[in-house]
Amino acid sequence: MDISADPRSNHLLAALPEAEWQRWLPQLESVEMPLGQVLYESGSNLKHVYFPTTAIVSLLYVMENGASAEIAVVGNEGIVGISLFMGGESTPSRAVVQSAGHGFRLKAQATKDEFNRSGPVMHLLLRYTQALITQMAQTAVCNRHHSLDQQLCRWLLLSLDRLHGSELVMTQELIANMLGVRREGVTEAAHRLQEAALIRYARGHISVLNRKGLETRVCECYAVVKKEYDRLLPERLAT
Amino acid sequence: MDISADPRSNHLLAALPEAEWQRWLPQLESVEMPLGQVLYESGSNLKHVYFPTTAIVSLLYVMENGASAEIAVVGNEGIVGISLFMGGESTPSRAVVQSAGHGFRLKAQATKDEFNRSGPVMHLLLRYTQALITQMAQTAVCNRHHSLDQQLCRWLLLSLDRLHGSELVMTQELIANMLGVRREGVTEAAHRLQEAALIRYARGHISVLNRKGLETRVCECYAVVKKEYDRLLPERLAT
DNA sequence: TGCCAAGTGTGCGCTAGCGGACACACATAG
DNA sequence: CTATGTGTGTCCGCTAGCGCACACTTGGCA
Repeated sequence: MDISADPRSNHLLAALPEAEWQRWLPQLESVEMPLGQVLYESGSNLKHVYFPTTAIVSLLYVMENGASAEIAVVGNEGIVGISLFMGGESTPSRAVVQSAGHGFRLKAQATKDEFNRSGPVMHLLLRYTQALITQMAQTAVCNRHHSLDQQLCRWLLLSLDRLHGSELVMTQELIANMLGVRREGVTEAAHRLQEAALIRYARGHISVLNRKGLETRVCECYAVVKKEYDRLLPERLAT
Repeated sequence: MDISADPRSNHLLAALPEAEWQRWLPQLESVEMPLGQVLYESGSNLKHVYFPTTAIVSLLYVMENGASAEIAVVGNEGIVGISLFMGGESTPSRAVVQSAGHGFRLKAQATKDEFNRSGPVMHLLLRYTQALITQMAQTAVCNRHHSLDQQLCRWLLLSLDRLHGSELVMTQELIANMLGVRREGVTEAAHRLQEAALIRYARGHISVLNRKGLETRVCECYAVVKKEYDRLLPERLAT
């Protein structure tokens, strides 16, 4: 089976107990998620939550002057639209598909109903939310203290973890938008990584050649986040 | 009554429905919160959650090399220790009293029990958590894009909102730790604010003379966060 | 086949903030 | 009323990243 077409490629859906899974399956709507698609806008009320399988979604804040910064990234390990069940219905940030792929979505009301059963679904979603919080916090720290090179490594590794394979379809311009830096800065940083034979890139395609190498260059932020995701969302969830 | 000794000086406690309030009151333990006190460490399991009344608490991440950065700040509008009810029991960050004062605390198990009743308490805490998430996200954005001057204004305003009066007991050294910048940088920025007659400071005391002035200098981040807190946690909560 | 546009490379001056060093100033304890 | 330490002011050179300008490359389309 094509992994993108299997809802259980998403770790949260995969972690559902059998009863919940049976209830959800007919309500899950399969969706294509093309590059650049906006899942929700700043301040808009959410109509669905999304469970990516092969797609990757960026949560980013766009400033008044148009500059932007990524706050967190969500892939097959998570869910897009936590504000629905947290109670706010909207957030000041925007969710954009950063890497095209596939996913599933669930209607807003259904999501809230399921959450409000206060069972394993709720606890699963809250644990995921805490992991997401850690990612946001660490993004703040990283933005403060680490070099563009290190941040690029972090970003590549975060993407890699959410991807099948080692090829990213991603221009330097887009990466710059995510990181909230200049395109030229990304060009230079990427050049350095290529010289070190850690990656190879060409016109919107980045191949990671040496993942270990990236891991030696990245700042501690990546490991902190990764460890917290593993701790909060182990592969075999005691559901 | 001294506001610091009234649990209902904390907005979350004040928003509790009567039944919950009656149940909680005997369990709330009044605590002094001296400057620098560590409420919880990175990775440690929480024993209590804290509801500040006059104290202000910083959530900050301390890096391997000792440098630090504030992730969010919690005062009488909130609660310290959300990871308890989110399910993780701990976080990679540390909670430190940034401004001495008073507060109340509740035992870990009691907190979880109350949360798991899945009633108004749960929804209140989740809404607060979403507001906190917004603050973290905006901290990340601000760290990326805004000048030290603007960040100092934001920090002063955030503190002011959680304080009674316009006098902060706070050295520039401490502010630098929170913002994750050099002490000298804070000195210079503070100097500029003083020259503009917005603040006056002397040996660990900062008086805000012109709040409006700060608001004109601050970046948009402050308003975004403030607006989201007001939206998610209105004074009169429909509990 | 030639052209265009998207993607990348490079250079240049500029600024904010860093890191370190040190001088001063005031508050409190002795 | 002096000594000490904590808090603040200032100067230095240095670097990362910005903003801008523009050239080059390559894939896809006419």
